[in-house]
Amino acid sequence: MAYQRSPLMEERLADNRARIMRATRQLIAAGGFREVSITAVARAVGLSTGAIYRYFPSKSELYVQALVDAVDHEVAVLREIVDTDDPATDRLRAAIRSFTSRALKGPHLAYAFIAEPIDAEVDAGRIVCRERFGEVFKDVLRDGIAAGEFPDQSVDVGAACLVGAFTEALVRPVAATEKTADAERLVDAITGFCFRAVVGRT
Amino acid sequence: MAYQRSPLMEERLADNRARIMRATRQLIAAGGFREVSITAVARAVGLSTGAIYRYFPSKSELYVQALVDAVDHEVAVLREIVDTDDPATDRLRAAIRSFTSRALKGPHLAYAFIAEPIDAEVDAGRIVCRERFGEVFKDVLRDGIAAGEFPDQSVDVGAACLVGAFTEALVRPVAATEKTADAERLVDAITGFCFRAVVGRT
DNA sequence: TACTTAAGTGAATCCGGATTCGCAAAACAA
DNA sequence: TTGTTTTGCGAATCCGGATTCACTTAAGTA
Repeated sequence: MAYQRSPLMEERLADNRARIMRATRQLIAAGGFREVSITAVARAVGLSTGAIYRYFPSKSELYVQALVDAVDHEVAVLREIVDTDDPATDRLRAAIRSFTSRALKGPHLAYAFIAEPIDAEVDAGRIVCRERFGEVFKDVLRDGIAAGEFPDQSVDVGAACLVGAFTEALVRPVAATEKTADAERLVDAITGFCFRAVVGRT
Repeated sequence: MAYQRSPLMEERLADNRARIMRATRQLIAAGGFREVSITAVARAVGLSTGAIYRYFPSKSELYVQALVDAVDHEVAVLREIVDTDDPATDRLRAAIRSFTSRALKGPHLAYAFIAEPIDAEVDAGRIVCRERFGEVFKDVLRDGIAAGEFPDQSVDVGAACLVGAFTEALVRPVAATEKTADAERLVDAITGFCFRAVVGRT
């Protein structure tokens, strides 16, 4: 009879896969895509380089997977905030705040996922992901404009500017030294900036 | 007697150097740092790969030089606008407008120079350059806050957000198809966004 | 237990592109 | 013109890291 994986084996494989993903994320967080060599991932997981290729066909694919996974999660978090009946103004503020403070906890990771260019394949995956973030903000913008809470403005450009402002302001301090105490203030400042930009008042 | 370059030779060398720089910029504009292989530069200039190394010790160095040169120029343009006695509000709007519309003419170039990460050496050079852009905007922000034209806000974060918003909003459309007609509208939208963010009103 | 298929290994291979280096040509000094 | 130094050449080399593959080990089947 044909070979068939036992549930136990099945589980072990799934576990390995998950561990590979986790290691990838951690390596990215430690120093961006540059740190993610298949060898490094393999070492971190305790497998051989060859084994990694049993789980992912290429490095790019592995990276895109990690990207999609992480973004899925982040978008879900944002959706939670955005898809309510509160005034758009409140939702916007909360969404910005959430996004920035979360990103600030893993700036390298955020940067790598949002901005760091690697190759065509990964870039393609990333464009999709960026747009998914953008969509969330676009929704709020549309609502706010429709409700007369925000001045009329380009929803597309607004969303892009928001994401851009986040990332730059978040990534920049990576180079400099920053203390945790400053983090809160940074989030405040970014939120303020973006809020004013959209709402047109303080 | 020791060898000494004739003025003619001197000129030819300087010219070669300049042409190498120009070719580098053009290649970056065509497709980012990825396009800049020493071989490609050499071919574009009509020299051999080896000859390039007579002018620049390494690829990174070449890139940093191109970066610094271009930024020098852009900062000068901005300074022209910013260092006047007009109200900060006007200067800010003009600076944003200038920056974005200029960048829009070479989005790949702008992106590569401002954001595309390559290696540690280049990154270091870029951080300096980003900050030089930031400084220009910080000056306006400070002036405006001091004059009571802008609400109180973090000058550092504001500058970072501005640059971030620019780049994201400018770079994003690179992927999509864009017509020249849209460019003007894009600049308007970005300017509006950033202006509201800083000034706190439409 | 004996056999078949999948999972895991890691050294060898491949690949793209930067960098080097021995040599040729051109520019300068005498 | 001869000797010296610099500039230019470009094939050969070097390098880092992805990918492969012949082989070993473990799991599943009968």
